[in-house]
Amino acid sequence: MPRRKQPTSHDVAALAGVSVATVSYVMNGRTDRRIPVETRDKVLDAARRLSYAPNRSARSLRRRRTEQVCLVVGSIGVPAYDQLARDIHARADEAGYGVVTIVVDSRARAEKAIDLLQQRIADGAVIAPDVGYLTESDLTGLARSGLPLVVMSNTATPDGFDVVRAPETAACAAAFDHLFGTGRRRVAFLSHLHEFEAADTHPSERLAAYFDALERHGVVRDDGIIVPGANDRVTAYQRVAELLARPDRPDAIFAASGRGAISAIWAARDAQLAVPDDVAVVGAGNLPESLITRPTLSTVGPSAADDFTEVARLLFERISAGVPAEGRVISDPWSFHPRGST
Amino acid sequence: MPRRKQPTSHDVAALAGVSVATVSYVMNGRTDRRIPVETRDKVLDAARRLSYAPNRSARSLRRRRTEQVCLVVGSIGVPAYDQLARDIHARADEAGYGVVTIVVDSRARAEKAIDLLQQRIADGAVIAPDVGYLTESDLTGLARSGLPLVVMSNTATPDGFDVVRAPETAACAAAFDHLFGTGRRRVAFLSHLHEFEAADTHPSERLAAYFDALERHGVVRDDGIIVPGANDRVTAYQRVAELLARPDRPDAIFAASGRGAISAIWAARDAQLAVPDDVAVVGAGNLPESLITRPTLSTVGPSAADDFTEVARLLFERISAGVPAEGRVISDPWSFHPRGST
DNA sequence: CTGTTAGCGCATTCAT
DNA sequence: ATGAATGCGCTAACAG
Repeated sequence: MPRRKQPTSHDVAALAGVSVATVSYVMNGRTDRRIPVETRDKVLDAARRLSYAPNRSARSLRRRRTEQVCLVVGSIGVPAYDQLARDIHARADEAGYGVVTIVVDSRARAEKAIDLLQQRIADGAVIAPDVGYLTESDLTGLARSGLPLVVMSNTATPDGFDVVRAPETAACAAAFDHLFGTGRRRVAFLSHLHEFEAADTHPSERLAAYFDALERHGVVRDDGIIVPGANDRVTAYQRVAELLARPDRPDAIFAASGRGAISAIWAARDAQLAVPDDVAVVGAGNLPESLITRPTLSTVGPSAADDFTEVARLLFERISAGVPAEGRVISDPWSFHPRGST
Repeated sequence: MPRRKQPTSHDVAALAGVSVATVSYVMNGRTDRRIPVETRDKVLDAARRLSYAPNRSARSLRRRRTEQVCLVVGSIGVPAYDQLARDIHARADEAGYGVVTIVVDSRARAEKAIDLLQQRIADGAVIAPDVGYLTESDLTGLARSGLPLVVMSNTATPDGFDVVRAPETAACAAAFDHLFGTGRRRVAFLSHLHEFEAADTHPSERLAAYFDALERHGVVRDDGIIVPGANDRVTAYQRVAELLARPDRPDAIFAASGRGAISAIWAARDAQLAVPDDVAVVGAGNLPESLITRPTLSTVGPSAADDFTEVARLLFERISAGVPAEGRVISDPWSFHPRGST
């Protein structure tokens, strides 16, 4: 495939009448090498005329770094991931780094992702999906190979990589206690799909807190009101509408996502049910929208608005440190934010 | 910075007692080279024991391709971009390609993006942001340098790259005609921020259609009801709430985004206004949510649900073609979908 | 069937 | 102040 040949530093050197070394020095604007303005201009001019751009692969090979970071997420279109992506992009931009995104939503893709990281597609990575596709040994393996890594997980133990936690259990427990404590008896759980499928084998933190609370309050579990649908707004709306249309409709709904909870509020209102009088709603996460719904949405979530600048900072710190620091762990526990919907 | 040295093909070759060439052939599973199972296993075993992974930069340099594609978007968290990203990721996955995302929301970042593409950070790119940061000459420049390119734009002319269009004007005109035709007189325009700022210099297609319709129906433009806020749900809600609280409140709202329109419906309902009787709402785009609001949301948008698989297909076709085909243009004009909110 | 070798394009010594 | 030479790690001709 005869793609038009890109100009190389040789071409520039030839056109400028200097050596490739000089071209390299000029292009990298190195100050430790005194280069007369005249030569510099000759080079820059030649580069411009050829519209020369140094080849990234060659540079990476030589410099032994790619100047890219990798962001591994579980899916596209999740508000929290979006914020993470924004914060990583911002930090990467400052550092002159690019961001390559990998979506891991199956074991196969997880293996592919690990392989790519092993191949040093990036100088460091943030691993966000907290579903089981990436095992702890995958992570330690990567870290041992010298890749700077920041992992967002409530279960992983730092081992050559940093861990950022957001423990949910206490906040969820508080939310459920509040619901049961104020007399709710049929609390439905609107779950993510993967969460639903693994409900009995590896229950998520939220789901485990739910089961715990049921026991604590002597309420018998009814699998009929544990429904998947939190992944997207439309499905959530439909599932909740169905739940609320039943004769034995729930008197409260805990949604595993903020989007799900907001859909639940609409569904309730559209069904002429009062929130929270007829049905209470709690959502997990920290959507700004929580404050503009009627009533405002009670949530379990981080203490402040989503902010992953710290994650980005840790990553770039590790990258520039060069020498793998001890694994650190930072933790920002969730809390229960009671608002209008409970 | 003494990062642990990664094993190279030499190390594997040494351990397996073969040459680097054999290692390369085995690792790439090439069938044109008949390799006895025994040697193959020796190599694979050695590779596994060293946890060897071929270095990506070296391979890219040698093969003259990165096996990455670049997705350039205008921001993060826009539903249509999300769908685009999903479709590109899916196609890339099949082809064993990675996806690197670049966010271009300023001229500076646009220049950075062009530079990176010039440096052959990827084997091809999809350019999505239809705001002016990337000029047509930027694009032709890139294309001329041999980079396979698919551009989503209603204005760019294909010139070494493919163009995917989604003309909006007719659909918007139809929507406005419907509004004015059914007696609306104060039609507010909830715009994106950049759209608002460039309203008089480079009005967006939607805004231009709005101005046109005003003239056509003999309605005088009132800048007081052209407000930014379509970018996010919360701002949209607040702006619309403000609009509706005014004594001279609008009797219709055209939102430049689906999210904005949905917030508008809430805001209206929360203000005890009937949609569409007191205020009609139209949104631009194709959110699935349009069907679950009460009333359902009238929209201008693509004929079917967002689907960018065609964009992905064009890109990979161009990449594997090798030889730059004539620029093609495909077009999927928007239409007006009247539903409950008008 | 397998090894030797010559680059890919660049950054960096070491000479000059 | 500049150039020649070396090699980053890999793949693909070409030999054997």
